[in-house]
Amino acid sequence: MAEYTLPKAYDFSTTEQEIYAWWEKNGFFKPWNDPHKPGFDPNIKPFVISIPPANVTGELHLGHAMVVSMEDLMIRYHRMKGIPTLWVPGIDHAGIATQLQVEKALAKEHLTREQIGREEFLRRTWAWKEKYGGIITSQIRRLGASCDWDRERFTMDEGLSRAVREAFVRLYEKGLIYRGPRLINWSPGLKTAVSDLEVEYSEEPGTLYYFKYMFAAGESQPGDDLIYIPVATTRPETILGDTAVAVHPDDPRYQRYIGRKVVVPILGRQIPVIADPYVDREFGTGALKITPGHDPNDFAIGEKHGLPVISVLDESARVNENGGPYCGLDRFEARKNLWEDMRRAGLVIKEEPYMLNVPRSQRGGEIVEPMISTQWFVRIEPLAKAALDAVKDRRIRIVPERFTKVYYNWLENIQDWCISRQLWWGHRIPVWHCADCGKMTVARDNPTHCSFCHSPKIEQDADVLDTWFSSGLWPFSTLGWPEQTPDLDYFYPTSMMETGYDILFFWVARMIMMGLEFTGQVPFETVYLHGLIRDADGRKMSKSFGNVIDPLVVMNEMGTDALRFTLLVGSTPGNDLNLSLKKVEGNRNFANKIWNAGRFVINAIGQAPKQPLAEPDWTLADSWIWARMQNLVRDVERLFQNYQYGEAGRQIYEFFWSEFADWYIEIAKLQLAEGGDRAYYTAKTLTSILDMSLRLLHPFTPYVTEALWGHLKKASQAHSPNFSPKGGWEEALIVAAWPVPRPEESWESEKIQEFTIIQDIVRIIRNWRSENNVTPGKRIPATLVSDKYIHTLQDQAKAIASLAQLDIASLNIIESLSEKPQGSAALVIGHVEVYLPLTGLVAIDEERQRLQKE
RNA sequence: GGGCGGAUAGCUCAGUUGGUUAGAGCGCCUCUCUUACACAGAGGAGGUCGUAGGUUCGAGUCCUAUUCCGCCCACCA
Repeated sequence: MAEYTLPKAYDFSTTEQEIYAWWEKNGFFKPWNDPHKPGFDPNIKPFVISIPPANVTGELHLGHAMVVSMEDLMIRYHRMKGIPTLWVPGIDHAGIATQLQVEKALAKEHLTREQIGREEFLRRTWAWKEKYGGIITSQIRRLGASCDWDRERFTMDEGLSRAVREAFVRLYEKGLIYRGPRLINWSPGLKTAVSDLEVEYSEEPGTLYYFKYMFAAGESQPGDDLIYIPVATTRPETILGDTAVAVHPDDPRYQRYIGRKVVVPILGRQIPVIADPYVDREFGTGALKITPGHDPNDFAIGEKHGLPVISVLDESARVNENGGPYCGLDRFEARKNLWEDMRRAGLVIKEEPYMLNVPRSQRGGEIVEPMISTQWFVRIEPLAKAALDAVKDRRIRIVPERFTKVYYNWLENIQDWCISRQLWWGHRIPVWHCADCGKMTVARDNPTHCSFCHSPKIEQDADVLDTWFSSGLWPFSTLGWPEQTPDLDYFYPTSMMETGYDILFFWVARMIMMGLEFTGQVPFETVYLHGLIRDADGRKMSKSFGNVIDPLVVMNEMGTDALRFTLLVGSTPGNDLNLSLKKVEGNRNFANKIWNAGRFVINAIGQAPKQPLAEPDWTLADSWIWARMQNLVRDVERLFQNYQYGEAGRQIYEFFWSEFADWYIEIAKLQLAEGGDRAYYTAKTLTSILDMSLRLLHPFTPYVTEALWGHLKKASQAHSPNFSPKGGWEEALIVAAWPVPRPEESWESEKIQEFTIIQDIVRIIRNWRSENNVTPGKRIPATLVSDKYIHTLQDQAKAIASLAQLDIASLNIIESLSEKPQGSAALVIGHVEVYLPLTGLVAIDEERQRLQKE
């Protein structure tokens, strides 16, 4: 009677919760070398990750699941290696996503943010955030995230606000932040400026409009061929803001008209014809209308030629007072009306279908309008230079390597960063405008009066900062910066930044710039970029397409381990992962396999003798599985060092299932049945191989391994102290020692080779049986002939017989054969010949019938 | 326009210092409910590793060219 039995099916749903609570209760998530604790040793290098802020939409998506799984894998691995780890969770940050959600809720009540006021809006956002922030936290926990939750920091709390202000003020004082009217990307839907990165371009069919820029009265000269300059545009409404028409200085068609005046259609303003080499003579009509107020290139040309800048759109992208008769119209309506009016005035030449590259807001999806607006900017060149150097001189390593090129390219061509947003949810810009003297007071603490004229009539700038401004401070703000805290001292710079490659610029580059600027150190040593998760057919997951896989549903149905293993093993660095439920199902089966193999081992321990009588007499199978395990430990270690986490997981899977479970356990059954020392040492081998396998698997599938390991430990302790690993059983698998790779010993490859012979023989016999339709249960006689492996074969007779279903009583193993046996099938595998009798095995009649059917 | 990635079994993908007969999962076919597991076990079919050259004793792996697909950056009206 076994002393210890486990339920047949692994019940992950309750086990996961219990295990997680137990880890947390026992403080396993806390770094063992902590500057806040006695006995702290500052010389031990910790492994640190700050977990990226999850957004607050209330939905855990696969992107989060990926990040959390990957980071948790790294954390668990280092923790088991005895390296103090810190994983600082952050829950969310200010951002458009949150604000959009709240505004959506408002819209349902037919309210706008203006109607309820800033204070009420923020109150609602906080309430909303608290509600969903908590949900996200619990979901991240379910993924097994072994964070030090006590260090959890919310970005909108006092601590981060301080960090943000400190950062802003320092940059301002250094002259790296400036404010001014510039041409920026304006999102009319969100009514805010957005950065270059937040604009996405999509190819859409549109129209190229050709029209006439008539020369002003009295501008014509003798010899003129033209009475107008033909111009093409894709956005006719911007005609209202034109301040010049540009042609190429060497263009013979237009050369003589440079400097003349032309008339803006409908509005009647007179604007000059200018020459600029920027104009492409081949494109369109070879003449370009210049709208400095609504086009970045035109803006540059306008600056060069000292042209006035006319803005014709308001914050909702409606035409403003500069648009004359079109004032108040939506931009697209204005386009239509203006074009019709121009047609009536005889100014239209033609329309042509044209493929446009339309700039759209990443968040709202509406067309972004380049507009002149007063915004705050970060002068980026010095920051970018430092960030570039940090990667170039390898203080920061990007994995996979190829993204360094992308990183360089972006930083080398970077434009100043527009950091102000006309949103309400975010960190307010710490600048106060004085109503009396008009000067700006920039302060870390809320001032009561203007620092220039001491007037109390000051008002804080209405804008908030770009989400990524505060996110860029993440690696150090979570550790207490700007205070020089013990945490910051010890845990910064962090070791690893793990994230999707899609936010390399948004976030990673900004963290590097900010980290170098404010701490003088790189914020992390390694950037590991994982791929994006797509559906089974490689399509982007989108709600409208309906191919979104909800990680919560998957976890409920298949268990967290299955999901995690799928994400971790399915991904190679930087490459996208096509996720299908079939894959998760396969890994659910693997978790079940682990559980059941564990049940077998635990049962075996209970049945084995408690003491050995003599020195160990290892069988070939024992030595083989041990050698294979040593090999695996070496390979896994090497792969982890090279960030090949997926391949490492695959190899452990392979080992566990097709070597340990399929071969060793099958042979172990025989060895256990022998009883005595054989059974004792077999149970011991089973225990240590399972123990080590669970250790290796733990970072991938934390729950099932921890649960099973706990049972293994108990069963082993209950039975005999002899079954404990060297150094005894640790308190928990999560803090158990990672298997140490040992140098290869010469016997290892020998035993592996020998065992491979056995496997080959068994396989070739099974194959033959299957092909000849020998009843599976039927034990058949056999003759094995081998000079080279005679001893191995004799030793392994029982195992071979059992695995290949041979009749042990009529199994002949001999060195050589003078004469081939009559009526036998001869199989050759390597240096071994196998003879199987043909007579009486194959059911000849049945076989004939079967063949006839076919 | 610039850059990057992919192209390997019906499908989704591994395969990192070039090395024996190219792997896995799923799917398919044949058997088996053998006391860890049918979320399983045994066996099988299925690939000239996109194409064309080259380097090498040896190339899925390195080099050159090329086709197709995808992505990123830039943004010529």
